[in-house]
Amino acid sequence: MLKYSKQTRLLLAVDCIIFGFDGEVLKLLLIKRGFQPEKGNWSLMGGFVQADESLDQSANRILKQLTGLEGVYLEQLYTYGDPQRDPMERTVSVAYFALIDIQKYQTQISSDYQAEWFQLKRTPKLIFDQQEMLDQARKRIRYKAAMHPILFELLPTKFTIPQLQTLYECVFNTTIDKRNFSKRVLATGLLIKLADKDKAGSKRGAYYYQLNMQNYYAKFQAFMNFIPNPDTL
Amino acid sequence: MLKYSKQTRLLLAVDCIIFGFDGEVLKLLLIKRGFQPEKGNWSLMGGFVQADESLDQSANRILKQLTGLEGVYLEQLYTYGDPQRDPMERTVSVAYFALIDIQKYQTQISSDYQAEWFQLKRTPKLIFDQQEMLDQARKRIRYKAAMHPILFELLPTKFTIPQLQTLYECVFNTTIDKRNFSKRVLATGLLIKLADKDKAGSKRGAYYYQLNMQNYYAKFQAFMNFIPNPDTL
DNA sequence: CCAAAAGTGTTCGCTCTACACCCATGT
DNA sequence: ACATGGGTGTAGAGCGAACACTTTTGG
Repeated sequence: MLKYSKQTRLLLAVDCIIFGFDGEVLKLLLIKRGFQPEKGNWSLMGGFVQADESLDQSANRILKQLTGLEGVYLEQLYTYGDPQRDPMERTVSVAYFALIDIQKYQTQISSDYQAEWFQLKRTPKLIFDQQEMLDQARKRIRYKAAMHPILFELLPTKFTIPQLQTLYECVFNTTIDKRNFSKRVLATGLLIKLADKDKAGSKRGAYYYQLNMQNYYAKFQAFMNFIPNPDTL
Repeated sequence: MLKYSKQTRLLLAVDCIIFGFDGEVLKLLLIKRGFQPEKGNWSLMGGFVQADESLDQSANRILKQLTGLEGVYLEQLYTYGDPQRDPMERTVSVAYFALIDIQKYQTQISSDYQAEWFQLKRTPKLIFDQQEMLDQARKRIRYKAAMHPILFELLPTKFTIPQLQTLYECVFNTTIDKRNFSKRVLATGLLIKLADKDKAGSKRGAYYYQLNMQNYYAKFQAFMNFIPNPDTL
């Protein structure tokens, strides 16, 4: 087979920015890097793209290696290609972010990597340009969550409205009036009220809800305030 | 220097989706591909990332090669890495989209590439996965233009409100009431009314406006309808 | 019985939308 | 004089924001 001769070939990596929510604060899953350079320092989970896999496959493989999870919400964020970003050898990195239900995270698998959850407000120094990746991931999540219901990916199947509100307050670093909040989320038609309650957070207990998946997929694309009647492409 | 041995290295390309607006319709700048495979077929302008350049530098270089323009609005869109996307050899491509003032496009430079502007509604078949890139670029532009004033990048320094409205109508494929439109854009405080008029479009003539750059940069980040008082990160 | 969190409705202001007429001028 | 596109104001509806009290129950 003919090739594109004389062109530079380079290393391509995937790094995963893995977010979780424990009911109180947003968290980030980091590992201790196992090889040089920066061996032993806190890092995003990553790996090199293999010859026969797509970028999405690569990201899913890397995520599963660390967490044991499949079918997770995973979205390509941005590609970082500064020639100096890795001092060892030029490596271009495609960053993905993942939103996972922290309760599903399987500890035993991660022990290989000495992984730990960090509060987003107390993350350690990261290697290379990974702090930039993290900042951009947070921006993207806000941007997207402002119009699309992605934050449900961080919650268990059954969740309460106060939990959901805390999550939004974390992500946007603000406080929201609970009456307005519950009106709004209920008005979307995305939630189904269940019969039982979560008694962990209070004596009275808060009703559990789950997603109405039909409406969820149907409304996922609904945004566009500025322009009346656009076609959706 | 130590290296990451045993890892696959691969080709990395940048492809540019170049949009322009002629006052009537949105257009896309394509070239005739100059080498195999798919030689002679319509393609986005692209090139390989060189050993010593960042991705942004690469995209700017490629855009300048074709159009002669620098300082253009250029944004990384997405990275495409299916192992089969280029039949010759595995090539991962980082797509960028550009918004240019079509009047500034310099014909003589592009003659090397047999470039042509196509109406967005009448684009030819594109090579590889470039149709997907184009579709995604259009989506991104809508998404972003719904909240950020990026479409001004497609207009000359001096433009009229009817021109601006036509542009929005093209991008969102809809029609907008002109009274409401002009109220809205004027309310942003982004426009400065000039003394002279454009007499090309009508006998009466339409006032020229230009961007108020202070307000432009200040308001560029203003969106976020869903959440009150977020901090902007 | 008291503390702590859950749940719920109304009012007000503002923004978005719908809608129609006059203006300027080149032919 | 008329045809063409430019420019402007208002009224009504719907949405988002502010705001306080009652309920439940474990301790």
